[in-house]
Amino acid sequence: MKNKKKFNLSLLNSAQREAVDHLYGPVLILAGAGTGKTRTVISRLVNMLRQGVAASEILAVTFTNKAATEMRERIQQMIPKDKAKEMTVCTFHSLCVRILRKDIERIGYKKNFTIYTASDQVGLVRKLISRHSAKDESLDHNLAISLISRSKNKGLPVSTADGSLIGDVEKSYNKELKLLNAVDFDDLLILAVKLLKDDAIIRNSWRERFKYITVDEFQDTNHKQMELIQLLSGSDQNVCVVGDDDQSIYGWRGAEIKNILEFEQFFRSPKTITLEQNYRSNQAILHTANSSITNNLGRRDKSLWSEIDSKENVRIIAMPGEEEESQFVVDEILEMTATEKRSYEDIAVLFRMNSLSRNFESKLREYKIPYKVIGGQSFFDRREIKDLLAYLSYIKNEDDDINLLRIINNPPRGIGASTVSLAVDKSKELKISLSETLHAPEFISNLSKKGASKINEFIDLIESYRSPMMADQGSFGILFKQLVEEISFVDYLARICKTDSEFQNRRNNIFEFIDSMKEYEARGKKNGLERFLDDIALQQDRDEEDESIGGVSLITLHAAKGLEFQAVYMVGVEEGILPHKRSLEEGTKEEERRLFYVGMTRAMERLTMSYCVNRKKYGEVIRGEPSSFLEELDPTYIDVMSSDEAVGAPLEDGDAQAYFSRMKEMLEES
DNA sequence: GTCCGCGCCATTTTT
DNA sequence: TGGCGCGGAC
Repeated sequence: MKNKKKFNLSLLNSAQREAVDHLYGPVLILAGAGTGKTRTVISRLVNMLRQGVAASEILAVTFTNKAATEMRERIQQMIPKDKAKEMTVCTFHSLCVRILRKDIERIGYKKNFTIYTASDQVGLVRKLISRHSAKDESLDHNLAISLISRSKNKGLPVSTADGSLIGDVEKSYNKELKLLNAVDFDDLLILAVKLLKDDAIIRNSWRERFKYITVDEFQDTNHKQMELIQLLSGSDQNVCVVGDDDQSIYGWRGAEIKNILEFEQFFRSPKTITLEQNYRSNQAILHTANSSITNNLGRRDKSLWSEIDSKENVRIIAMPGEEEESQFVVDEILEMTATEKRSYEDIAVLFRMNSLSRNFESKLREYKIPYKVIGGQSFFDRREIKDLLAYLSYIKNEDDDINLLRIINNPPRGIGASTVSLAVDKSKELKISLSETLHAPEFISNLSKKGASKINEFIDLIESYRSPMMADQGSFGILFKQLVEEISFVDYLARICKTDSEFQNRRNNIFEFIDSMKEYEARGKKNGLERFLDDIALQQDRDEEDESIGGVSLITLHAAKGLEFQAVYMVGVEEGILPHKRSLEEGTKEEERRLFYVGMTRAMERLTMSYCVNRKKYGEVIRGEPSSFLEELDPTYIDVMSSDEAVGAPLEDGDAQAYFSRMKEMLEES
């Protein structure tokens, strides 16, 4: 056997080991920040195999593709690859896609359904809002989407008032999706749950398949995800959930912290194991973070501890303004990398809002320090890619009128707006899809000879690619490349791009996209095109380069969960920003405190928090107050200082200061 | 269509 | 301050 890491239980502490050994029945592993959660989960999965569980009976569910990939890779390091491959390690959504692709017909959808992404959703909802709204009415599409989503998940309509705009939009949104043979992200879960609930045979076959279920980041599960887990776990209830209620920061997206707080309500007499030894942060950081999170009332009791000595205290620094704040951080980065042999990758700047990153980006650029912004525009949201994806989606799912509309005259092929709206009207009249309408004699006969021939050319174009691409024979990547050439898409781009560099850029994106198709099919899966499209929809892929390129990380507190850095700068720790003003109005201060806690616990060796006394907001200077969270902290391992003091002070300086008075003083001085 | 300019608004965003 | 959506003009 080549170089597999040894499966070695002695590397685990006693709580971790207990978790690894406890394989049967419901288990809740409360894994505090930095307590070796992933390692414990992996060891537990490997232990199952050693105990004779078949790999194919194991399901491990995560939230992100990244987490799933990481878990898969780490498992492969410990056990033979072919065996590891039999394990199902995937996200909630891809699990649901699998379930639905198999049996969705049972609940009245077609098998080749399309997955609508967030941006597809926006397109549809905006269309519906403009269709339904009267002249003086308006509705923010983002608001509409979140209301619709919330109500879908609850199973109740948004509005009880008949004829309200949001009610109309909601109704037609759901109706339209179904007609388009499309499902959104919420539907994936809702429909999978429905399917398993309604059909005992299907339910049992999945229960039979997955006898051991592990769920990662359990604090982030919503109601439907909990239901799904319950449905999948048969009478054995071999369900292991792993999470940390103190890091539940997605309540605003529907995560139910009560799934973890009241786990006993959902699964009978579970075994609860708490991992409390932290291997990441030093004592100063951990003690300080603990002193914050204990202010939360709704949490499971736990107290993390660390054996790692601290060389320095946590610093809280009052900055006169944003300029000084970013200057200070950049100066320290320069110093740290020069004198302490830290590299840029070891350092992160954390903030509550993306808008706070701007100062740091420009300052870092100014000093030519490499940096990466984590979480950005998705590759697949770029227009040229969306256009090409629309072709693929329509080729795969002919009911997808939205994507048909997107491509029917794009690039322009003489099918003008009037022809299209004629088709749309006719399709409503005949109650058939737009695609069918294009073939319908009732429609064609109304067109001019030229118009009719353009439509027929378009139909022929799509059909000539549809059958070979769907037949899964030959390369859909090569076929698609032909299609892109046939419609002269690149020439079209050249025409619409304003600058040459824009054109180069977009053209490269297209080539990259086609290459990724070829790469995908080189991995040789069945139903290649369909799975390719599923994967894209489920992978709001960040620029992958972000991961590999080095540099200081600029990152929101939300996106920082799960990461760690030697030195962390939490900036803009001001009342109104963290906790955010909106959250105070909405009564979700505890979630903000968890966010604050997540931020602090990212730091391994050095934690610096700063706030600005003066901050520019919407163009004018506003006075900033330190966050009330700072006042809650235990001062034992904290140095409070002004930016001037911080510049001169050796970093390991550390008398406990008269904390509150000091903080006040600082405010008055500036 | 598409381009420009005005006015409005302002967290977080795993799939 | 800056980004975006909408509406009027071409």
